[in-house]
Amino acid sequence: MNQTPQGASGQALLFLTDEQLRKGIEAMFFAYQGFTADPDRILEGMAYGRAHHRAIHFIHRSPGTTVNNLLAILGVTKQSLNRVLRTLIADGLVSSTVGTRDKRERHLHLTPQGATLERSLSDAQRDRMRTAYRAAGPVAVAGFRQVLEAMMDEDMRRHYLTLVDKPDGR
Amino acid sequence: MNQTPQGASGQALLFLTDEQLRKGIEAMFFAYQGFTADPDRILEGMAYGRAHHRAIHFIHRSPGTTVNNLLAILGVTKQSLNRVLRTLIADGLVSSTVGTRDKRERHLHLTPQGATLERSLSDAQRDRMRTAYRAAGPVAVAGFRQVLEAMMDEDMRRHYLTLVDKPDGR
DNA sequence: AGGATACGTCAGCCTTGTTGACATGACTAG
DNA sequence: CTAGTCATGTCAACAAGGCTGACGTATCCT
Repeated sequence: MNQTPQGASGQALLFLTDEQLRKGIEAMFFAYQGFTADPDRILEGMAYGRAHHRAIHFIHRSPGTTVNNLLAILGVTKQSLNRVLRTLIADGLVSSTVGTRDKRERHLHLTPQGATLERSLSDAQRDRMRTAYRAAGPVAVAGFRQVLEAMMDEDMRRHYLTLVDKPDGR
Repeated sequence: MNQTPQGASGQALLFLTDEQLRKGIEAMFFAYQGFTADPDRILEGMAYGRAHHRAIHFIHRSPGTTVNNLLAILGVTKQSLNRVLRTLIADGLVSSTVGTRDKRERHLHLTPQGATLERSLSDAQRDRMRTAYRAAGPVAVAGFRQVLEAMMDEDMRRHYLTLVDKPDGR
């Protein structure tokens, strides 16, 4: 099945063979290890892990975001997120301030210390990405993004699209 | 820093801005969620998780592989892997046979039941990949693979390269 | 014969995910 | 104003899947 698929036009769609799809799957697996390796190295021994990195990243990206919004982006339970946020707030990396319009909400921001850690994490991750981008070239990079976007779940693509074009403010 | 990098030739390398790199990072994060979502759904409630999926995938891909080889590919400790293998062997999805050349080694194979589960997991994952590939087109797919390969750690790229061109035997 | 290797296992720990239950304060509809 | 809903925090308990360290057995190799 699907070993040599044909387009409606009769054009051979050789990039859609099971073989090609499997190669993409294996590439995703090994690449993701590299993707997380550098931040993981920085965080190890700091009592923080990947979950803290994710929280820090998205608070940096959406300063003043609420807990509920962060919950939707990360796709975890509030108990899971709260455990992470609690340590980040206690350690002075994140600030939580009562909402102005709606006082039930808490607005999350990185403190200067939190911003420093965020910077070192994203620097490390960008370094690897830059090397990969440079090696692959601009055309490859465009394709890379296209395929990744097509791979997302519908809900997550929504979050991605609203985030990705916001300026970084750095 | 690095907001509008210039090539040695003076050509603007706009795809290497921090902004572009960040978009790639966020795309990787959200895409990986989609990448694992379908197998995760199948495995939930089966007493298996992502670790079992990985073991099953690579045993399928390298029938007769040894524990040590699997350890290197997965990048975990033998205790972690053993916990997973033990349940898969006990449940009759994987067989472990004493090595022929070297009797210290165990050769790992999927049983017919293991192959059935592998099939359903990889079918689900390939379906999503196929949809993404089709939406993005062959040129994008080539770039996707290029960037992912450039993103891997050196050690893992070695494993990837020796695996990726092996036939799937299915 | 002795050391290295491949594997299995026990015990204990950590992070990060889960469910369920409950409390508080704030908003909102009637 | 009251009742219901919402946003958040927290407690307890549990599970998956990482980790380290230690130990044992069988096998291979020098």
